[in-house]
Amino acid sequence: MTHHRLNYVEALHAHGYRVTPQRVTVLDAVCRAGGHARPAQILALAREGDLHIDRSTVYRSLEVLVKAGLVLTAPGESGIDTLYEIVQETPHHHLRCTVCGRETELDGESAARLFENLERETGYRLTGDHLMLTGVCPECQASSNNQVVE
Amino acid sequence: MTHHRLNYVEALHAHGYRVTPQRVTVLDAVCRAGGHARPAQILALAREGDLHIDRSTVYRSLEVLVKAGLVLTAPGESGIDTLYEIVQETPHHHLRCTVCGRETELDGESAARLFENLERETGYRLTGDHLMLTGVCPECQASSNNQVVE
DNA sequence: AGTCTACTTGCGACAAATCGCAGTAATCCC
DNA sequence: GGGATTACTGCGATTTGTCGCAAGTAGACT
Ligand SMILES: [Mn+2]
Ligand SMILES: [Mn+2]
Ligand SMILES: [Zn+2]
Ligand SMILES: [Zn+2]
Repeated sequence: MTHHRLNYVEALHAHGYRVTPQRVTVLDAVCRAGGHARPAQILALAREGDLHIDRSTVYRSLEVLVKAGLVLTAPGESGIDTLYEIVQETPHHHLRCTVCGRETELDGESAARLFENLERETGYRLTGDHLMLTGVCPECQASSNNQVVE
Repeated sequence: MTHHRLNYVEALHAHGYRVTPQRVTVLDAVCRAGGHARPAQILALAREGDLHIDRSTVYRSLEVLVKAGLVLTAPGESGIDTLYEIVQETPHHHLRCTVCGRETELDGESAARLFENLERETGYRLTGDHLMLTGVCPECQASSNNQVVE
């Protein structure tokens, strides 16, 4: 999905933010980055569109775009860096295998049931719809069974 | 739980890491920090124990301690900073209210049941046991119902 | 179109985090 | 205990991220 398909003008205004060329540039950069992208990559892509955009502007734009619900964040592999991603048409989550690093997408539908139960138990209305779950994928489970005797 | 109750020597060795005074100092700092702590706080606490410990050593130690399973990470409120926490006796998760900022703990036991479905569906064995879920707490839902007509 | 106002940008300075490397020390094996 | 091996630390240099402020401009109103 490109950002042309989402009404970013409305989204920004709805949150009291102004629509500036820089913010559009950054939104475009996040789009073009494809999946989960690091700030460095976004900065580089943003400068393809605007040669002189400042680094602090990129960071501040990301913050605004996240608050406006146009961009999602996810923790990187190390757990210490943040990845950015353009919001999808439908919510999704991720499963990351801690052994091989492979990632699987999990559609919002199958997670929805999990959330319902959680909501019943806790009374919270859950809104965070971009989880990064970690575990061991089927393949890695199989290969570790061959090597490790438990 | 203090780190004295967890066998950090074994945990480090099991992962091929050496036990150094600096790592013990950092582990101790994470312990004494109590809940979720920022790197700056951990650095400060670490320097109470070791006046000359270097900043880079603290960061590298945290990385090692996380990999050894002795320390957990969680995304901070902004979604861009990382918080550290000593591993608990029993796994737990967090629910953060995006309105009032209040946080609730969710014990791992009740969450694990909910993950079972997901494990069945995906084949993954889910091991990541320190999620930060976001939503709106019951209190904030109630007060928003009084103010906003839907 | 022109004016006003508040939000936003770019800049410079600063702080936080990362990296390579040379010296140091934890572990292993005798 | 003593010596060899190799991971680890501290340091300096660099990169990445943050902040305050003056200049610029988006949006509102006329
Ligand atoms: Mn994603
Ligand atoms: Mn926690
Ligand atoms: Zn795997
Ligand atoms: Zn609340």
